Amino acid sequence: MAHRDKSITGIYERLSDCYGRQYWWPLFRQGASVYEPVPRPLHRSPEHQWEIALGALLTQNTAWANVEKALDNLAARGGWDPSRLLSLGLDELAQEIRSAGTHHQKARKIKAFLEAFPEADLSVLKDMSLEVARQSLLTVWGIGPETADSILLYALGRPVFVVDAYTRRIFSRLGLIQGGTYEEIQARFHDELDPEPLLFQEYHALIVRHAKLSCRSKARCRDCILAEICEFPSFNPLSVDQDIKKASQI
DNA sequence: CGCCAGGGCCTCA
DNA sequence: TGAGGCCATGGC
Repeated sequence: MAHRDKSITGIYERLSDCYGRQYWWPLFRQGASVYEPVPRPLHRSPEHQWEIALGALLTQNTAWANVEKALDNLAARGGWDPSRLLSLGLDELAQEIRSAGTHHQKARKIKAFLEAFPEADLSVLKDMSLEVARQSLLTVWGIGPETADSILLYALGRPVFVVDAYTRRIFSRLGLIQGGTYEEIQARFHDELDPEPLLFQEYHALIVRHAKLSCRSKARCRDCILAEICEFPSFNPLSVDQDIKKASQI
């Protein structure tokens, strides 16, 4: 009966039961992202914190595979130590992360981050309230709500729910939201879930997983594990999915 | 080919 | 304060 529970908690349980643990945030090791519980405690080392923040900036509106290429290229050229990246010119840095897309902007964002947090040291945020820490991140050029929350949740283990385009797509198709600002949607999750960082981390990762597998831009409703509670588009498990419907219109 | 990808900034009503 | 344009590479 859990798979018919159309609540935020019920949907988490369904996703979690079907997909299992996701082990986010992926760390980049030896040319590949690692989705395994390598020492991956809630409290990350400063190096991991920086890697997560860097990844969060690079992955803005970008497929993770392209971020991997950028990280791989950085690694091949001497790594992504804050000191090295700061020593590069803006255009030089942009070229090294070119494969991540919007690379001139992202180079500027990386520099802005390192100027706001010298040595990528985020420990100054540790003693701040969640709201104040979030605000100080949002002050930095290039850090918006999702990037700020990703850093807070995955690098610092703070209980903030990350809302991304996938969250909007999945939950609007389910019929649980319709529009709304970032903070409004986030509040829905904060209201219903216990503020557990590991829960928030897994939930967001599961949303990304589900959006990539089934709830794509062109929805693949055939094998969707949320089909029985979804309203997209007037969906029921026996109806054809979007691809077939489109093909039969010709 | 066109669309899309783990957004955010800037501009203009 | 909200919608729309812009950034831009790489995979499908």
